[in-house]
Amino acid sequence: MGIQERREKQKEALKGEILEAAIRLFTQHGFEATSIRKIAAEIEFSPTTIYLYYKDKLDIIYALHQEGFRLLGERFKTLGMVDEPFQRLKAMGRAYIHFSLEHKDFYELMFIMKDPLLHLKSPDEGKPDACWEEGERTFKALLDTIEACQAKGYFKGQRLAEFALLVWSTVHGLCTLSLHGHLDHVASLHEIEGREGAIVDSAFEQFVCLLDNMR
Amino acid sequence: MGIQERREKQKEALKGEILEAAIRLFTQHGFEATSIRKIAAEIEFSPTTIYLYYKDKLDIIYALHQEGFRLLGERFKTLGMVDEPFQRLKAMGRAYIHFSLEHKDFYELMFIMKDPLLHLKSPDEGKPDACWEEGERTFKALLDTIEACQAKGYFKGQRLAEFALLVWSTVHGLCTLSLHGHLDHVASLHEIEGREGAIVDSAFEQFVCLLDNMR
DNA sequence: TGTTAATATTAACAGTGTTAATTATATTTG
DNA sequence: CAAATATAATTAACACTGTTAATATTAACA
Repeated sequence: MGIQERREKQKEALKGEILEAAIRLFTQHGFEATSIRKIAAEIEFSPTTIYLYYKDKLDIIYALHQEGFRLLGERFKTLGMVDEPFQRLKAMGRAYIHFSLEHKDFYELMFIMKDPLLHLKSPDEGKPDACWEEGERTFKALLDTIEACQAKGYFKGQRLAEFALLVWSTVHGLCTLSLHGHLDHVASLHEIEGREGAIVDSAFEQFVCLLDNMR
Repeated sequence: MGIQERREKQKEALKGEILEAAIRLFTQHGFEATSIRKIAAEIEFSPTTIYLYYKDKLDIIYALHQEGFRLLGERFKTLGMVDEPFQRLKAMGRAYIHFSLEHKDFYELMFIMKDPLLHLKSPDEGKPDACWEEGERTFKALLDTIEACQAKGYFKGQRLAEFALLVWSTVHGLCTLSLHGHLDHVASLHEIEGREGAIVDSAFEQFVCLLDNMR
């Protein structure tokens, strides 16, 4: 059945092309520009053709969502090099923040919009876990690092998972407030020095100092 | 010119009715249900009539935004009663979190969506501050409380405004992660006890302990 | 009462996601 | 090779969205 194999490959190839076009539109012109019709125009196909390869728009959004986690994963991979756990934790935070600033739209899609998560609920209500792997892996890395920090005397007495959530919340909160301009706005009204967009960095450094004192 | 006065009152009255209808749709059926056409149907007017009272949809969204801050403001007013600053800070955090859980859609509109902030940029590029009053007042309350805490020996050595941003970031991060189901999801995978939706509370309490140790 | 100004409406445009019916293109079979 | 059959892609349409221009209705003023 070599011929069916080829057809399946072609099918997958076009599915890939659709996703690439979607990524292109998304990264270059943002979420709004990434409509089914525009994706179709990008690959010079009819809009309805998309539906032969993706169930609906949520399906595409979720694919973009995964691409975003792939990008973030790339950044986190190199952090394995940092041996000292607290140094690694700091590096993770900085990597996370810089990712949010350099890939605003992806960050929005991955951690702010609720659309992609709706996709996780719909396919099989019973198992909404399987798809969220990438995010889970990232959080696992955070957990492990914090646990290693605790082994070195940091954050003593803190319940691991909840503390990790707390750290994530803080950094995520900084990112979202920064992305939506709240940070710069508040900073401009309360004598906080530093160039535009630098507040998130200095606030993070203050957070690091705070953590550093928890020994 | 008593007649013009009456007409202006009528005009304002209808503008109010439109907003009330919008709030009704928004609180009962969420953001998606709050379309210009549905608002118009709600007050039994033509869709285009809306445009005689609100410039565009952003204008309405921003009005909802303000209503949200009015609701939050109500909750915060009672907190003035709490004299001890650290107790007040805790109460503020809890009030903020519970607001986010009880008025999910409003919270989304006020602190997550970027649409309302786009409205602030458009009217007069030079002065994007004037409209953000409500949010500013709320943040001011946080600043004052933290300052009072510092006077009592808490958070020594922390730069006030940046530390306030950090606290806001953490609580805001908790709220958003909770609203979008991340918290419950992660909790279910990492042996965190407690009923659904309780994680945000216990994580906040852990945060409070953390702050309490900063004396 | 006729004129003018304010208000509301209809019709339309340019989009969006999505589905059903139809055409074109391959692949398999007689 | 030609006919029958899957597969793939398309056109047309539906039900929405925000928004604008032109038109009709209503109220105030001379």
